[in-house]
Amino acid sequence: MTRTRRKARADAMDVSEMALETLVGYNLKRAYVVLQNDYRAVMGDHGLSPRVFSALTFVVEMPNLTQSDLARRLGIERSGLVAIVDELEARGYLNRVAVPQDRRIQALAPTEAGVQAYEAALALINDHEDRMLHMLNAEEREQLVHLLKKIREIGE
Amino acid sequence: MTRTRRKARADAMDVSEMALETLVGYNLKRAYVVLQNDYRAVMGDHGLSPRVFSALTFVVEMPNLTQSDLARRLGIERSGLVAIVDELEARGYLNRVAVPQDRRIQALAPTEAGVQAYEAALALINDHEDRMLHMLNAEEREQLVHLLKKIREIGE
DNA sequence: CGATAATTGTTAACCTAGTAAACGATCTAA
DNA sequence: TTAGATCGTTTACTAGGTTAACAATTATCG
Repeated sequence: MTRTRRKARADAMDVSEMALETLVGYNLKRAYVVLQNDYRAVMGDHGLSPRVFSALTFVVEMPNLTQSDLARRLGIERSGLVAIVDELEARGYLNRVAVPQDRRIQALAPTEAGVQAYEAALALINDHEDRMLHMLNAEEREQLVHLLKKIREIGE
Repeated sequence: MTRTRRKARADAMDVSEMALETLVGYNLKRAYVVLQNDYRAVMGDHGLSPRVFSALTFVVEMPNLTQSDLARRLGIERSGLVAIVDELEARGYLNRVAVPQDRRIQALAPTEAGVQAYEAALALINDHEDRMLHMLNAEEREQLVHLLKKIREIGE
């Protein structure tokens, strides 16, 4: 049993002493929101959203994935991926190409514009993270990513 | 400039080498989703959602906050808090009490049921985190929370 | 004092990012 | 060949927010 710290007296507790502040989930959410707000500001109104960028990454780095594959890798449902692929296709960053061996699937092939957009976005995002995370040295940043990956692994 | 690693050859790259995997934002989101899914499973359909629980924490630990205060502390808009407070009031966990000195505001006072629900939920959540984060030792978990708090601080 | 500005809680309309269920088309296995 | 699984898709829904406007009230300042 982790401590459930009794209420001090009648009134106001110090924020830093609240059990809430020691919860990983709460801190994870709050930290994510901070990063995401800056992301939106940096990428602008017509920039790639985080989920569209990560989809584009897979399409560029692992060409010819199917949508089902991609959805699995992103950890979302097939149905939810449709809109993301629609957007990437509308932007001209990929093509759904027919696969003769299996007429159910369509391979996701990046276009040259897609590759360029990916590289440009990645540069912006790296800058954004470098700027936002300046208070973490290289070792801390690596440690943070390492710990987060460990949590991700639970979800297979 | 952080490395933008050139595409290897024509085809599939190893997942662990993708720049995406080194991004804090991406790992933050994925780790959050893993934790949140278990949270929902543990708390069940009629349990307190994360945001309602954190609101209840403040109401219990710092009685008589106003809604504006609470919204600021949670990092959300006043308008978004209304539904949360409505739910806590409907559950009988708090009362909106009139403040004679300022008739615009209503102080948020926890009920006895609210305090008990808070403590019960906290116990469940602590169990959930202990179980989910068993692969992190005490030091790693503390380090993780510490790093996340540093990121939170950027957003003032 | 009185006018103007700011704050509070609230509603309404909207947005993003997902899920679950069903579907026809297609492929696989018994 | 038939039964079952898989693929991409649509539709309806949910959670968790935002922005803009509003009446009521309080604060500020000439």
